[in-house]
Amino acid sequence: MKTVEDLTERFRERGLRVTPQRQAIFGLLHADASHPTVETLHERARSSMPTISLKTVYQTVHDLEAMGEVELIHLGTGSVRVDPNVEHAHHHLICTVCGNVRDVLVDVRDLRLPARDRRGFTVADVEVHFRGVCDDCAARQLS
Amino acid sequence: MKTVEDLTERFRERGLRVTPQRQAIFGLLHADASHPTVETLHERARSSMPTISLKTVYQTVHDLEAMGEVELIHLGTGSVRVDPNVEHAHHHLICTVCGNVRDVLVDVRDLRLPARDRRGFTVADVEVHFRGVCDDCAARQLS
DNA sequence: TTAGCAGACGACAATGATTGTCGATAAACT
DNA sequence: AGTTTATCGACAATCATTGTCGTCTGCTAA
Repeated sequence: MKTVEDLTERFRERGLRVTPQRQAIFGLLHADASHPTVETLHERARSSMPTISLKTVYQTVHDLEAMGEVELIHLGTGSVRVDPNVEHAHHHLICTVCGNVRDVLVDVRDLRLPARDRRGFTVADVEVHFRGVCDDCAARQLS
Repeated sequence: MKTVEDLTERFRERGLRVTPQRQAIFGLLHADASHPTVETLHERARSSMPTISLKTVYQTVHDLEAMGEVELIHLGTGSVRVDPNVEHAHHHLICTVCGNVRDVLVDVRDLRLPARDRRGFTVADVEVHFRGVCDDCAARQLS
């Protein structure tokens, strides 16, 4: 993910205003590998900026998505997660218990649909979800 | 998907009651390849049974899932979809415009995570989503 | 066949995630 | 510094889904 300064620049180019709220969110996302939910981002932002509203976080995250600076991913964990890693193609490993997400590197070049399966469709993207249980949750489930 | 009779049998075995509502849902799901949402199932069920409630459809669908007779899939289209095809391993091709879903056959045997990526995790399942636009939506978007 | 009960039914309200509205505010340009 | 106009945050609304609860009914045992 780009730095706070780069994103500030890109927002200005687009005619979007740069506010302390937005810069706080830029900072939180920079080099974050935790795939936070919007709610989680909001909580983190509030520790340094207690009045920031959830709406503002949603809005900024959607602006970032429109600019291609983050991806919003639906992993079946209830809420959308923000993935700041758009520079490197990757896929996801999801804990079906706690919802935590890890980036994984998988080569999907061999993963193409036979012609009969893609007839009538223009395929744009392939997304691979590995599902399982993380060790923490596995340990917790024994008790 | 099993027949209405088979599912009736399996529900009884489990100590679950078989009601006309449930049998109507069994019938709708049998050999359905449309991956309906729960809402859509409810609408279809109402044409033959006008008083059936949405809650009942949700409940029956969850019971079927618990028995492994259907899969509830989250494809980022807003609501859960019911997939009655659990007999044959398959993956999904999703239209990002209208949300329609098609089953596709892809061999994912080669798709394994390197040890470093699955450390600390017990991987149970792999799910592949192909995303694109169906011809109908592509034509509609030109207008 | 009937009685009794666990479980299902449907109406309604509640939840959680997300988005719309809108007056006040403040960033950016002049 | 003033003007413009997008953003902020409070609040209400929406959508998908689930909880509550009183009533009803399939199922089983007598």
